[in-house]
Amino acid sequence: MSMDCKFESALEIFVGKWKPVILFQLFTNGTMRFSQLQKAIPDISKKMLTQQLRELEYHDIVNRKMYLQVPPKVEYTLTEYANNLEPVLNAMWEWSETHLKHLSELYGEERAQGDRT
Amino acid sequence: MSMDCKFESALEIFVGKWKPVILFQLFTNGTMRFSQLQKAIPDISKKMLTQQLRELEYHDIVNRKMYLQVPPKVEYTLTEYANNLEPVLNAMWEWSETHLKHLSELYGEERAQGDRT
DNA sequence: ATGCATGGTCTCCATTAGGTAACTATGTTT
DNA sequence: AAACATAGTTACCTAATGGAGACCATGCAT
Repeated sequence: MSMDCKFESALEIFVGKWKPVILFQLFTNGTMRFSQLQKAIPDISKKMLTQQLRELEYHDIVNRKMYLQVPPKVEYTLTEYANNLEPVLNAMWEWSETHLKHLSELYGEERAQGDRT
Repeated sequence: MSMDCKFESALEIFVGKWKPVILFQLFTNGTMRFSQLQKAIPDISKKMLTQQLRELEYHDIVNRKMYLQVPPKVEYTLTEYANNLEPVLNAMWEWSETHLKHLSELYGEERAQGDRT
């Protein structure tokens, strides 16, 4: 196993199209229900959300708490181990801010403002 | 464009299977030739390496310098703009160290030592 | 009786990712 | 004359990703 491979396999756990976004939501909002995550991340499908959450759960990044009631209620929280990811998520967030600024410098302010948050 | 979408599209630029590994190499070694990158990342195919480098170049993360000689010589360097990614790469690296420790705690030392670097 | 709400699962399908191997150019070495 | 070296490109094929939409359970409100 090369150094790169170690690096790579450690990254596998949270990189990908959706995992950083899900983690960012949980870091920001704390405990969230499935439907809250869906609303917060409108473009993700149920299937993907479930799948990504299961993988994060498997890797001890998120915690799943089911309440036995009808209609069902499930809450997701970050585990203690997930705290190790905070610096990465923060750095990613900073990067995305910087990058957006970079883009608006390149393509002009009006366009950047046109993209509402 | 939602906040998540901004975040996501900023991430696009450097997440993926290979980009963090390539960037890590360039941060560590400075200027590298194509063949050096290939040797440093043995599992990547020429096609992928070329493709990822082109994308990074397109996004102003790496710089490509061709020397007109035979056999050809091409050098890749990080751009100034790429410095903004350093904190992310560092945080990722820290995370991967932490994660490896986590794994060896879970599965025992002898196994972790068996995986040579 | 009907419909709604939640947190899913399942199947089908299209797109994308990514690997292999052959091919290119051409000056230098054997 | 043939082979080597570098930095690719191209065609082809398979595997993985990921979206849409139907379906499920069931207690409560209408």
